[in-house]
Amino acid sequence: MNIFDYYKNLFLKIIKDIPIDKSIIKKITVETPKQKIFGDISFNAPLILASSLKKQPMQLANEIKELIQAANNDFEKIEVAKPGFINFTFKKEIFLKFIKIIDKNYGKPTSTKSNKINIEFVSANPTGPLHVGHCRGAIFGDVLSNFLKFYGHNVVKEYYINDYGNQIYLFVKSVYFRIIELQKGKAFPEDQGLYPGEYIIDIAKDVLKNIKNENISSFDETISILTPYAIKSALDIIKKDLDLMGIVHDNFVSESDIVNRDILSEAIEKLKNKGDVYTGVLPKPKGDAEDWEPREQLLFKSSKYGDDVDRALQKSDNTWTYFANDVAYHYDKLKRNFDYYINILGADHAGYVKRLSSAVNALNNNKTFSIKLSQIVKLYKSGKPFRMSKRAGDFILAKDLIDAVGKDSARFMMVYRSSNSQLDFDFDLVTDTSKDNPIFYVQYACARINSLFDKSNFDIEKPITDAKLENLKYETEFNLIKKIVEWPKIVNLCYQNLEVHYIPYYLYELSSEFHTYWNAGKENDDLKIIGHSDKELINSRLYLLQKLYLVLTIGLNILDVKVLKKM
RNA sequence: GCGCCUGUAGCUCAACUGGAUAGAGCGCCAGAUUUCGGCUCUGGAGGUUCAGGGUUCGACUCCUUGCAGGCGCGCCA
Repeated sequence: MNIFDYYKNLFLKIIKDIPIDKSIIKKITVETPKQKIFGDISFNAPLILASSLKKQPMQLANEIKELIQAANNDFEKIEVAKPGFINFTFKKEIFLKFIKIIDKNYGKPTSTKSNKINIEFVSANPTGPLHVGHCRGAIFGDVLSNFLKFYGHNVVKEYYINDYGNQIYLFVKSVYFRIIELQKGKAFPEDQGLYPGEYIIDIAKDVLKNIKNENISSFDETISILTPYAIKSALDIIKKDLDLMGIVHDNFVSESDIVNRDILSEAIEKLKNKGDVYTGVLPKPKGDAEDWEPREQLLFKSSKYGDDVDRALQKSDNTWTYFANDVAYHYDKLKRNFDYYINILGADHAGYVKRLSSAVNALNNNKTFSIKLSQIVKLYKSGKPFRMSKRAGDFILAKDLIDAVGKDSARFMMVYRSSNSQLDFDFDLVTDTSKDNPIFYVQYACARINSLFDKSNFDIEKPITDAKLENLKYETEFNLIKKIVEWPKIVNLCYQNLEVHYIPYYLYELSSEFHTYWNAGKENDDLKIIGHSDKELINSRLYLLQKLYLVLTIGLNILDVKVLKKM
């Protein structure tokens, strides 16, 4: 149960005689007021309804207040506040009831139907290890998937392997020359635009081990033998990197497989039938375009769907572009019939968003496709931009990051900010054991709660059933309860925005309320949670903390960050 | 040149999608403080939300014109 929805529905029922236009009904909300002095919940209906009823918001608020006051008995105080809010303060015994309903599904909506959701993320080229730039999108995608599962949906995490085309050709060529270097000592060519990273040597060794007896002669003769092994080797490295972050995809889709199955001709056919494909000449691009000449080629009319210009499907030599294969891939994805599609792209692919969503819109009219961009991460150590590794050119490897700070810290921090703001990632901070480190602060709260249970010989896993909640009466206790009650609201926020940074934020705030509660015992012996002999009071307080612990656990599980029992 | 993202306290970021006095953490200032679990606690000061214009009862949020930063921009992937 979500108390905000519960009271919204209750209030709407009470004021059912007031005519409400259906289009504005969802703008009416029950919220936590911004400030504590405004009470526990507030209702904005007078503000929303005033104009259509041609009444003053304050006057309407007073009328609605009277109606609710007459019909409901849950509140100690109901007040109208300028510009037209109605603020409610619960009777304490009502508030305490909200705590009782908390279980492992707390916050999960009960009415939502379960949808099949496809979420594509990472999809890094299988040409080498993941670097830090991939981490954020990877973790964001994984946490968002966990969240959507918690919300009640059926989620498939998908990875699109770009194992086709020129980049792969260059990659395999690089592996080939590393093999030649290993076998014959011939220096690796620096001038052919090949992959210079030393990890290619590891891949070369791995490939050699697997193909064993194959005779490595010229590149043209061995390319078809080397390619699958080289891709597999690179993909294994990527999967290991993902595993370090705690990420496992459900489905890997290969571009060359899409090509082999000739999905493209079916997709093009469909676009042709809609009149979205034509042969034409693209306008000259702005900026640097020295060697550009006008050419006739097959184009997709993406401008019809909001893109700036139409996009090429075929190159001048009649082979397909990368984009064309991506159209085919998405066509295949759409045919697999999910209710909802999410793509997570790195910020450097922002320019690709319009043409991709144009293609999806052309292939499928219902609007169930969202693209999320994950912004870049800047690494810092001791306040300075930080480089960790000279391997792989300038890239800092994902593995190095996880090795340095641990999976939990990386996961927590990577989703601590909204996905479309840039993020500063400070190595010192995330490994710090002080309250300045939010991960530590949240996990410390879990450990402290466990310790209180151990000291009192209670099992934290075993629900306390006989607590007398009316023993809870201090402000610090109620502040904690209020924060716990906000959780379903956080869940809604995440869902509406497809963002998850609200969760670590909330967990931090929740932990902060707990630490404040705990610290209050230093000043006032009555507030020591267990440091006294009143068994019944200890029972009540541990009951509250057990519920708190459950909420912390739900949140940390969505982040896939460990709940620490001891530190 | 064009497109997308961003611009909020000294710094890093929130702000429930149009609501109340724009909130946290760090930093700064002032006090308190040896153990329920040590890696502190309580309070305070900090703002013309980049600038101008518009929409309305009401704007950080929407529209518009600029400015600044980031990313991207041909048949690469």
